[in-house]
Amino acid sequence: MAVIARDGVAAATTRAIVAEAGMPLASFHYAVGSRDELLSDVIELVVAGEGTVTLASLDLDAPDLRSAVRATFGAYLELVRSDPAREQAMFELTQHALRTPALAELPRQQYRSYHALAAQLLEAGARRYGAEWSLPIDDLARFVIAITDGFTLSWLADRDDAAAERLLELATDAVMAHTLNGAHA
Amino acid sequence: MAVIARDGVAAATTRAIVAEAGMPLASFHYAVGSRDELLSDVIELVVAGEGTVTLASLDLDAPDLRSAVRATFGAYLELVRSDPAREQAMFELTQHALRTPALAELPRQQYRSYHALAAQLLEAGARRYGAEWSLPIDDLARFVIAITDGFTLSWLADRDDAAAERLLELATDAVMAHTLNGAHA
DNA sequence: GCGCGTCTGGGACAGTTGACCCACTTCGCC
DNA sequence: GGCGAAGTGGGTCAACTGTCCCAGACGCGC
Repeated sequence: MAVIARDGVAAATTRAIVAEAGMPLASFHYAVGSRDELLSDVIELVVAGEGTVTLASLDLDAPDLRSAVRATFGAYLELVRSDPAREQAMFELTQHALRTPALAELPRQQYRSYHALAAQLLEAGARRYGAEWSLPIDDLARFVIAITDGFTLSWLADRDDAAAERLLELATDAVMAHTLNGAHA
Repeated sequence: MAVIARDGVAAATTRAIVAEAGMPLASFHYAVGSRDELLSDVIELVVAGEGTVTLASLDLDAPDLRSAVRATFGAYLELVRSDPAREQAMFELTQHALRTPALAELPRQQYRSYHALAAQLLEAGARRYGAEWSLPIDDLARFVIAITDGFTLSWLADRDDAAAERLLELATDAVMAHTLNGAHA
């Protein structure tokens, strides 16, 4: 993952990987069957990791639901900003998997996992603030993930911090538009 | 572009490209200086093309602004669905450019172009239906592009048509939330 | 101390890649 | 008809890649 984040998936050759890990080249095929097999494992591992990191960012001490939503979006942007290469690597891994027949099933699972994570966050938020979502949680979760991917991509492309912050406000509003009877002062 | 869409950026070797074009390998370096130079040209060309295609999809015969917005989102999704490989190629090209120092400036221009295009569409829509956007057009344009990228990515990953359609409704609502005194029946 | 499974070191292999070269053909224009 | 630029063909080159191989070192349980 260190190699992929630093130099991209294309540069993650067997030699580059073992150099990073400080192990002999022979150990590579001793440990894993092939390069594709390793990439597959990396995706699985890294998707799972993404989940725990983002879950931990849920701020249930915020004064209201809107602040909590906004803070969670903000935490994610901060994550991207603090390690852009890593986030770009995630996109690259997804694209690579889509292109590789043996890995073609992984992106589906990856996004299922993302959507489940978003749904979990939304539910926890609603429960904490006594609010309710006015549409199926899965639809709203997909919306959240789409927006998150979207602002990540645009920030990666132009690194416009101020625009990204304004975008986060819009995203928060868009999500909050689907609350019922919430205590969202 | 044909090669990139079919097999990905990584497979777009000089030999694959000349084979697709039916020209001798020597012609490659005769026509362009290097592979990176060609990729740079491809990105520029393709970004410009994206613009004209999407502009043409603007439906000003819709009964109201909401329908027009919805139809434009729908047309884009249809574009993605009709040629997923092409759209994936766009993402791959962006990622590749971000990784290649010589091309690092391109994604910024690419997204500037996208944002300008969205702003143009939004303005045309508002003018046509006598509505007004309640926030800076550039912010809303960035929001539109982010959502567009987002639903494209999620559809590419899981190919869930029904979920994508529902997502489009949410996206449309989110945009329409920022209209003033519009004739949006 | 011995044996054996675990891991390492160095090397090798065939295949692919971007780039380059140079003699040759083709073709429009004078 | 001939001339010069534009383009072609075939070949070569060094670099790099994934994968495999095998002799040996290491360490741990008996």
